[in-house]
Amino acid sequence: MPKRPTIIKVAMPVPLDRLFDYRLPADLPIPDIGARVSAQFGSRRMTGVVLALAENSELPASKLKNLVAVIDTTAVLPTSLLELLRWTAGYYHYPVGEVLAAALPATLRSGKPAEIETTVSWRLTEPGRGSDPQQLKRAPVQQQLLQQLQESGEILNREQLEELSANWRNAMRGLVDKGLVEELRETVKPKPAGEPVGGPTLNPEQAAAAESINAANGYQAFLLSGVTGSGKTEVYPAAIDRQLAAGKQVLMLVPEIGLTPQLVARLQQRIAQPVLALHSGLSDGQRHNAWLQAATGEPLVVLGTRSAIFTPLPRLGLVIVDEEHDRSFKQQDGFRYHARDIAVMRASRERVPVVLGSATPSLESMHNVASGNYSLLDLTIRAGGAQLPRIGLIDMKQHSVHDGLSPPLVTAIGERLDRGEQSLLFLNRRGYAPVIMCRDCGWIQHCPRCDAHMIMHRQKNLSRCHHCGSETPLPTACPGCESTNLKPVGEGTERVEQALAKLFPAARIDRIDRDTTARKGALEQKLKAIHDHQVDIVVGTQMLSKGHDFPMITLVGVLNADQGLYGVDFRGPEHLIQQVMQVSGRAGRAEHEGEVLIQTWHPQHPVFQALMTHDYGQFVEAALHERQAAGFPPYTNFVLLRAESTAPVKALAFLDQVAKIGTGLAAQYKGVQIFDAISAPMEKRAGRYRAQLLVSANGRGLLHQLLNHWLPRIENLPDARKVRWSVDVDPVDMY
DNA sequence: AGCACGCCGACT
DNA sequence: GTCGGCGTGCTC
Repeated sequence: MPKRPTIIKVAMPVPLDRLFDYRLPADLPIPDIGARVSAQFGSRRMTGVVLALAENSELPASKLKNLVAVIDTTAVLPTSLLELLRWTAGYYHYPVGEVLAAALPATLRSGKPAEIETTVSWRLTEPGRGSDPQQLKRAPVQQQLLQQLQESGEILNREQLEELSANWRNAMRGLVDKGLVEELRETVKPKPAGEPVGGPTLNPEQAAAAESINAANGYQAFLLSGVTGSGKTEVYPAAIDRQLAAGKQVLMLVPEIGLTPQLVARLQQRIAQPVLALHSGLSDGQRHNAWLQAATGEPLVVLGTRSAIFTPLPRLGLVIVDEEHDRSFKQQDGFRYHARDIAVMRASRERVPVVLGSATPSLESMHNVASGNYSLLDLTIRAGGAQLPRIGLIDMKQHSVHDGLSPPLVTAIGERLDRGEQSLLFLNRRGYAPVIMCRDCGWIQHCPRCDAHMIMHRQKNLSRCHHCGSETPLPTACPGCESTNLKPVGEGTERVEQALAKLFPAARIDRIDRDTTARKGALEQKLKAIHDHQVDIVVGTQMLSKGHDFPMITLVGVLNADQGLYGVDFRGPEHLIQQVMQVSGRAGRAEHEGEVLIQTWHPQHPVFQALMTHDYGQFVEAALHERQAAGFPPYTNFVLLRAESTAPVKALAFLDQVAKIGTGLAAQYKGVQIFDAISAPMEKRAGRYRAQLLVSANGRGLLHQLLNHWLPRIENLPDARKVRWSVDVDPVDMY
């Protein structure tokens, strides 16, 4: 008989990339790998995850503590998921304990039992519905509860009752005994009632795409691409159904803003099994239950944003990442993982197909197609016979422009109004004006905490920094020369909205950006208004470009198309073309032909030439060539080391030391290049001075080996505790 | 990251 | 005389 393991190696939720040994006292059961344990860690008690069992420890017995408790009888993290998480921790060079903590719902992180919580609520019965509360005069609490139930839609849960009366429990029992109320116990999300609704019949292309996915045997990666309106999303239910019918589970990731209730409802309509939506709006309890329900292995779909990639799915059959080019799949702080990349790795490890969908795929994915790693499923037919919109460029050099609107664009909007059609204006800049300037001395209002201008918000009557959120009242006089001749320069959505109101006084104009949709449900409400043609002209930021179709919009105007084109980020052109194509896709579905007018100072730029001909492939080919020539991803692999400090130069000086150590090590790693540490493009942000150090490599293997030697040396630098620093593997932006 | 321990300034 | 500032060291 094997000896009872006495040492348990535990990953703790602390930023220390090692395991901690604990003794297993005789009165505790032997935990599974992947089970949670409770342990004293320093002066605190914490919940950790068991990663290994051993018979002895390297540490002297005096340092070992006993485990306090074994929380789970079986692993909360299935083996395959646990292994994926360990791989992820290694790949992103982030401490395992923190990676595991990030994967667990808050309830399990804090040590709650891994059991689905039944939520109890109370509902009126048929007699209860017709009963007159006055009959319960002698039991005032019962009377009150009955009345509340009748008024508030016949059903109340524990929290609602708690608010009504401290003494509701006894009274409720009374009502149940009288047969007026019944207790409901909801455990898991039930299968939807009613038969799933069939979608439109797939066209031959869509059917062939679904067939290819369904024919995959084991791991295979697909890039499902096709112009907006080609019905990419019709392919998913067909592939999902096949998996569910075989008793498998499906994981579908969507961008953060894309997870609207409508999307969930639409998918649920088509599918006979539960669709669990995982998004930031869930309560801890809802997340807890959904996570555990997925872990049971029953056939269902998990539909979620970035973090849903870590949902346990023991019977995973298919992974889908919709809008795979979207940058919200990359976490931008702390544990900087890329959910799309992990999705591909997860599918590969679990030997299931993965589908990446996008009308404007990332260059990384296009490169994977070219190199044979992904199979391309290309949809070329626009559903319903709709035409692609006409694209026109407006050369800003040829026109005098007022409030950001060129005469040809104004004319085009006027034509739409005359015909009773809608226009959409895309401007990726909130507020009234991005600059507030003194006309007499040239002073510009800067953010005190960032290297940035303050943005004028006229409606709220204040200036705001879009990088750190600091606010001041709108300046009335120049602090330098005391002139009151202050002028807003440039335009944001607010100014354009106002200018349109002047130009078209009779038009119904609405604005969609973070300022006008902060209230919960406001975005949905506005989108519905557009859909119902309550609005003639919409002005908005990129919020508009995601996932909503407006058949009555026949004109899309792109106002400041050049933004980011010649910027510091080498992905600028890629993001620009994706954004313009996505927003163009909103125009002219079905019977109405659409037109897109792009205002630019650089009409000859290849991005616009590709847009004119709807030739994304042409752009990709040219852009990939450029990336290759420049030694940029996807032909090389980037890691960005970042640092920030409250005092100027400290972060940069720290990264200089880091670079020195790295350069010494890198001699042994061929093809790894360490650049000089530089100040970040916007050095000061929210009061912190930031610097960065770029590392590029021809292969991942050597790069990770280097980091494995390098990072511990960085941690040991005395200054490592005086600055904030982090590692960003495969950074998506460089500032 | 927390949290404790530790050694120097303005207060009941 | 103490409360508390944040430097530095550790967590099985």
